[in-house]
Amino acid sequence: MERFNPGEMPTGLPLTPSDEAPASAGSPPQYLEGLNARQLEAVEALDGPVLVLAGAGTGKTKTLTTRIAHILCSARAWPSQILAVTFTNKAANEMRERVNQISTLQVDSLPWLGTFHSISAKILRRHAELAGRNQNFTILDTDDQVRLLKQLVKAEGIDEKRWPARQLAAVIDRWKNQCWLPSDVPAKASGAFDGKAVGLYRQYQERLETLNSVDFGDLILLVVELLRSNEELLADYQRRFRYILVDEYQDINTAQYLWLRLFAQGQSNICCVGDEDQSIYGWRGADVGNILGFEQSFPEARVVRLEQNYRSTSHILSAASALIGNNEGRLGKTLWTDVPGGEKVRLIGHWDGAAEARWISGEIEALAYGTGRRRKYELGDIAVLVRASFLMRELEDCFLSIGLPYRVIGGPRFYERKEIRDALAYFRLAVSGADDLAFTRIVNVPKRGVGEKALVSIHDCARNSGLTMFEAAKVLLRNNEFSGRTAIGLNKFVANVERWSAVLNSGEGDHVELAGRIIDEAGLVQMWMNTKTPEAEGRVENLKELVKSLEKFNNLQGFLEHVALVFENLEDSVGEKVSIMTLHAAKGLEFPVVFLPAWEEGVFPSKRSLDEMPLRGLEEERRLAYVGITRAMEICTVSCAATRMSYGGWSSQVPSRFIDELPNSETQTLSPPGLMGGFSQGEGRLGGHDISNASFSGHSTSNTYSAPGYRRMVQRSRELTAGSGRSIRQESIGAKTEFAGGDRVFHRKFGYGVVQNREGERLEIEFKCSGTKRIMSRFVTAADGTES
DNA sequence: CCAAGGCCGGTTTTT
DNA sequence: CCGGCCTTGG
Repeated sequence: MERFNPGEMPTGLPLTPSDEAPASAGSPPQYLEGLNARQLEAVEALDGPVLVLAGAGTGKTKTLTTRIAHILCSARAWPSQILAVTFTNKAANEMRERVNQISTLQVDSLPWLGTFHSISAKILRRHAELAGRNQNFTILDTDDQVRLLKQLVKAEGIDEKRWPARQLAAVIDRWKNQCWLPSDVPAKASGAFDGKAVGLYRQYQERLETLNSVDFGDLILLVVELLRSNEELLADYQRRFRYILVDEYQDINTAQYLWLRLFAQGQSNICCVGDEDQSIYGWRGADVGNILGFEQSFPEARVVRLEQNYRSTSHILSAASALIGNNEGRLGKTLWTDVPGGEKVRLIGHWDGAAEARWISGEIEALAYGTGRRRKYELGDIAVLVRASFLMRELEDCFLSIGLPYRVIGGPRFYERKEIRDALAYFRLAVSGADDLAFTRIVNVPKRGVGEKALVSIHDCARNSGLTMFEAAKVLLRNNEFSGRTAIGLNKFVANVERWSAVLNSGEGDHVELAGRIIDEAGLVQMWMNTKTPEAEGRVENLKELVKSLEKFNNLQGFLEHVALVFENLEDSVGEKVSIMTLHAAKGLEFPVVFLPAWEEGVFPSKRSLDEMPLRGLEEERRLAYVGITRAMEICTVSCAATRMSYGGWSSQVPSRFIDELPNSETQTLSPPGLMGGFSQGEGRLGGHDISNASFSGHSTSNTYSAPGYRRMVQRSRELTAGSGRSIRQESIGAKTEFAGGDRVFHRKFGYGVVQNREGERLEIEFKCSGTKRIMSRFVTAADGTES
C-alpha cells in the first residue's frame, strides 16, 4: 500500500489523512482485543500528553506497539509522522517487529522509530552544516573520546595521574547530559579538574568540530541546539511529528528531556511509558525526577497505571512490592495478579561465595536434569542475576568445573574489543585520510617502528602546516625526516593505505574482499597469530567475524556510519544454557527461574553507590533489587554468603538489608544440607526470617556438606561468628581483640597462624597451611593454643 | 623503540 | 587476585 511507504513526507501535508482512512470504522478492530481496560485506555488516549506507568510485567511493550498500530490503522498519521524513541537498538527492533505483527497493514518501516542517538544522528546528518559539521561526520565512542582528551590534557601540562582523561570524559559527559555547552556550565559546577575542565571542554568541542566528529553526548546536545536556534526547522519537525512515543521514560536525562520537549511542543501528543520503580541508570545521568514531575512538565497530562501483572506468581509480586514500598520517591503502583498460588521467594544463606555457587549449580541441575515433578525447566529458563560482574567469576568457575552450560550476557561489546577497533581504524583511514584519530591509533599497530617520537613530529608538522596527520607523515617521509626502521615501516604503511583508498575510490571490487585484504595486509592477523596468549585465537576469529558482517552492507562507508550506533552483540544462542548477567542487563527480560546471589551489605546495596549519595543511592539500589525479583516468573531465590573473597582478601559479609525488607509471609528460608545458613544467626534466623522447613527440592546438592571435616569446620565457624548481629543496623559486637605482632590467631578459612604485622585493622598473618595473607582483624580470633 | 616486571586500583553500562 | 599503565633495562 503506497500510503505506508516510509519515504519522506512533504511537510505541510493535510493534518489528518482521514479521507484515505482504511476501512476500520464499525466494530472495534481486532488488534484491540486481548487488551485489559487500562491498556486499552493507554492505547486510545491519543490526544494530549499521556504518562503510562507500566509496572514490571504489565504488558508495556504490547501497549506501546498497539498504540502505534492504532494510530496507523485509524489513519491518524502516516508512519513518517510518528516519532518513537527507545534507549537501545534491541528495544527499537523489537518494537518495529511487533508493530508489524499487530498491524495487518504491513508497515515495513517507521522511519522515526529508533534510539535517541540514532534519531539524533539522522537529524544531525541532514543539517550537519548548521552544527559546523559536514554530512559525513563520524561518531566517536568512549575510547576515541578518552584518547582525544588525553592529548588535550597532556598539552595543557596537567598531571595525568591526578586528573585522568577518563575522569574528564565523565565530567564532560555529565555536562552534556545536562545539556550544557562550555558556556552553559554554571560557575559552581566548573570547579572540576582544578577549574580547568571547562577550558578543556571548550578545546575538546573545537577539536571535535575540526575532526568533523561528534561524541554520543553531542548527538542529543547538538540537536537541541540546532532546533533552539532555527525556528523554521523546529516548526518543521514539530509539524512532522504528530505523535510521539517514548519508552523507558524513567531513564531519560535532562538533555533528552529537553530534546523531547522541543518536539512535543508542537502537537503535545506525547505518550511516555515508564516505571519509576525501575529507574536504575541514575549513575549515568538519568533523572527519575523527569518521570516524577511529568504532570508538571506536561500540564493536563493523563496518567494511566498498568498494574495487572502477567508474569510472576503472587508471592513474588508481593515480596517485590513490599520491598519497593520502602522507597520514598514514587508515584505509586500496586501490582496484582489474578493467578493465585505459587512458590514463595526462597531465601538461603551460605558459608561463602563458593558454597553459594555450588548450591545454585546443584539447584539448577535438579531443576533441569533432575527427576520427578521438579524437572520441568530447561536451562534456558534459568538465570542468575548479580549486582556486579566480578560476582560472576565464582559462578563461572563452579559451572565450568561441573560442566553446566552457561552463557554470560552483556560482556564486552564486540566492537569495543581491541582487535575490532584496530581493524575499524584501518577501514576509517582508508575511507578518509583525514581521520587523525584512526591514524594515531593504528600507525604503529602492529609495531612498525613508529613510536612516540615519530608520532609527535608528525603531529607537530600537521598542526603547523594545517595538514592531516596522514599528509604530514607523507611530507616528513619525503623530506627524509625519519631514520631506517621508522622510515621503512611508515613508508609501507602509507603506501598500503593509499593503495586501499585507491581501490575504494575506484568503486571497483568487493568491499568485503577489500576489508579482508586490509586486515591481512596490515598484518593484524599475523600479529595475533604470533601472540601466544590463550585468547589470541579468538581475536583472529573475531576479525573473520567482522569481515563477514560486512556482507550486510553495501560498502565500507555505510558500514562505518552504522557501526558506532548500531552494532549488535553477536549472541551465542547455540544450545540450551543458563544465563548469567548483571541486574542492569536483565532489565526487560523474564525467566521462569531466577537466582539472586550475593545480597550482602556493601555488595548489594553496593557500598560505593551508598557512599556517593546515601539516600538516592540506596533508593536506586532498592529499585535494582526490585528489578531483580520481578524478573522471576515462578521461582525466585535470594541468597547471601557469610564470607566473600574479593581483591584477593576475605571479608565477612552481613546479609543485605533488602533481605530484611522481604516480608515473612512471602518468603521461605532454606538451609543447605548440614549447615544452617553458614551464619550463625543467633536463634537460627536469616535477616529476620525464620528458618522454617528445609530445602524444597529434596535433592542433595553435595555430600561434602555432610563430610565430618566440613561439619567440624562449620561448627567452628558458627562459634566464631556467634553474635555478629542479625542485621546491619546492629553493628558487629563480636569479640574485637586488638592484635599485635606475634599473636596466635585463628581464621575460619585459613586456620591457625601468627600475626606478623599490623596496620590499623589490617593484619599480615602467616598461616600454618596457607602461607602469608593480609586479613582484616575482625575475621580472626585469638587462638587459645589448643589446636590439634 | 620495545618487552618485561612493578605498582596501583578496582560498580552498574547504552549509545 | 587481575589488568592497565608506567618505569626500567636492553
